[in-house]
Amino acid sequence: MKSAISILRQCGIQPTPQRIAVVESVLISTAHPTADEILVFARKKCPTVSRATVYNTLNLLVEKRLIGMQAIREGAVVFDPNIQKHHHFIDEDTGDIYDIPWDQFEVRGRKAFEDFEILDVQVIMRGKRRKK
Amino acid sequence: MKSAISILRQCGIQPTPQRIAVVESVLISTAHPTADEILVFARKKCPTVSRATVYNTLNLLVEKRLIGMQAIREGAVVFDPNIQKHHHFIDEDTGDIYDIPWDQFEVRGRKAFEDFEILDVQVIMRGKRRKK
DNA sequence: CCTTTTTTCTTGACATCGTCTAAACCGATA
DNA sequence: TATCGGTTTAGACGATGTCAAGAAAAAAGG
Ligand SMILES: [Mn+2]
Ligand SMILES: [Mn+2]
Ligand SMILES: [Zn+2]
Ligand SMILES: [Zn+2]
Repeated sequence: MKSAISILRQCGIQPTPQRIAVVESVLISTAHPTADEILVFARKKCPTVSRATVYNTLNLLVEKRLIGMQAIREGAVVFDPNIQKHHHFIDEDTGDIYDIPWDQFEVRGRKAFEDFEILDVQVIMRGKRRKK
Repeated sequence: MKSAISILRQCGIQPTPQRIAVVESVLISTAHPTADEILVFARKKCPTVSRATVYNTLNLLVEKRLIGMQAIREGAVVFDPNIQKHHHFIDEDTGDIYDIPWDQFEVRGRKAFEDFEILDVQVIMRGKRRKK
């Protein structure tokens, strides 16, 4: 795992304590945290970091394609440290979002899309996680 | 097209001028309106209808499965008069959402889902509408 | 070092979304 | 008219996300 500092430098973003805290918070996550969850986590490393700085940094990281942003849940966008193509399953009871590997589905278009230029595709599933 | 009054009665919802205005506004739409867009439209038929009543009525209609609710866009949930299974294309420039017929895609799972009970599936595409 | 300039950060204000509550309203009934 | 249940309304509220204006920090230059 590369360090947060080197990741930021590599993208031409100046590393600061606040940005490092945000990067570490979002990249370490294996879930799909909201901005507010990242704020709480980042404050453990850098207690003074503000809401606006968290949003600014997350938007920067999305622009540089270091993380993804998914608008697939009510209420708040979530950020996604997994930038590989993949699908999502959303637990309607808990709101938890699970990554589904890309090759778990075969998605075949039966007709060509003439009017739309598709930049991103994913399968979204909603349901309940089975109690085990 | 059945009348709004009979649709409401059939679901055991008491028809009122406000509810009729909301039902007509959302069912006539061919797009994916937000609650606020429905509010503006409903006020043309019933100028005093309030925000709360629009939300209440829309939530009732979703409960009764007369319309769908899609959380696939940033900022606000959209409501969907099309309750058949279908996919969606989202224009990243305009925010417009287009219905894609269900049989336009073949979605095949390559492995069984053991841990998840899938209640809803759809393909979500994002991109740009081609200028014609 | 000291000063100036540029970049970054924080704060607080602001707009929007969606829910909730308490009071007003309204039609039916006695 | 008085009452009663269901409905609507306005406003308050909390959460999300953006923005502008300074404060702070870093860089540049002497
Ligand atoms: Mn954004
Ligand atoms: Mn709802
Ligand atoms: Zn993901
Ligand atoms: Zn639709």
